[in-house]
Amino acid sequence: MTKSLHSVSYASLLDILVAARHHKGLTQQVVADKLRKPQSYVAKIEGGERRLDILEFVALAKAMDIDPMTLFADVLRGIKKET
Amino acid sequence: MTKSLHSVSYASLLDILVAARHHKGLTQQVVADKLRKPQSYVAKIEGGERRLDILEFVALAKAMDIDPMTLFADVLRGIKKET
DNA sequence: TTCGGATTATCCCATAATGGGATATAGTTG
DNA sequence: CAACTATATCCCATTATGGGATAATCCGAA
Repeated sequence: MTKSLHSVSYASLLDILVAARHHKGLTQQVVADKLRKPQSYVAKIEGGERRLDILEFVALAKAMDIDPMTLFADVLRGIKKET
Repeated sequence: MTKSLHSVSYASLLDILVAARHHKGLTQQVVADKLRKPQSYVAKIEGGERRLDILEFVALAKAMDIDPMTLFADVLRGIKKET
């Protein structure tokens, strides 16, 4: 684990993303396929190895069959709790 | 204008960010100051020269005194219209 | 129109982030 | 342990970013 997150909030964001995927019972591979990206793409995002921009966030939510707005709300709640 | 946007949706996102700032009557410098970043940081974001991750998006919204959720909703509407 | 200040866009380029196939690890199940 | 399945890492050529300096635009006043 050589990787360090950008911030506490960022860690919270990642936790939420992973939890959401697990909640849906999806694997990184399945999500990656929907996004037409390699599994390492999802792994890196969830591991804080790669950042997500807004549109990618929306795409990721959709790939997980989650409403972007709902996921964003979760993220906001998460980062408020931390920090 | 050597720069090309990543996608149509991205252009829409940028339009929304700029419009929001103008609506609030703020300059890039003022927003940048609140974020403790140079003016070029904001200029690059708005020019599609630099991408915004989720947390930066939230920070930017707050710097413009806009509710992140509201701004995100605007973005979602914007990218649906396009594409 | 022209001038000058305010605002925004570009330059430069060393440094850091990313893409993605291959491979190593960790986790599960029998 | 064996055999899978799922996730994390490697590697490293490409591409993106940081930010001070400077150029280019905008815009209202005279």
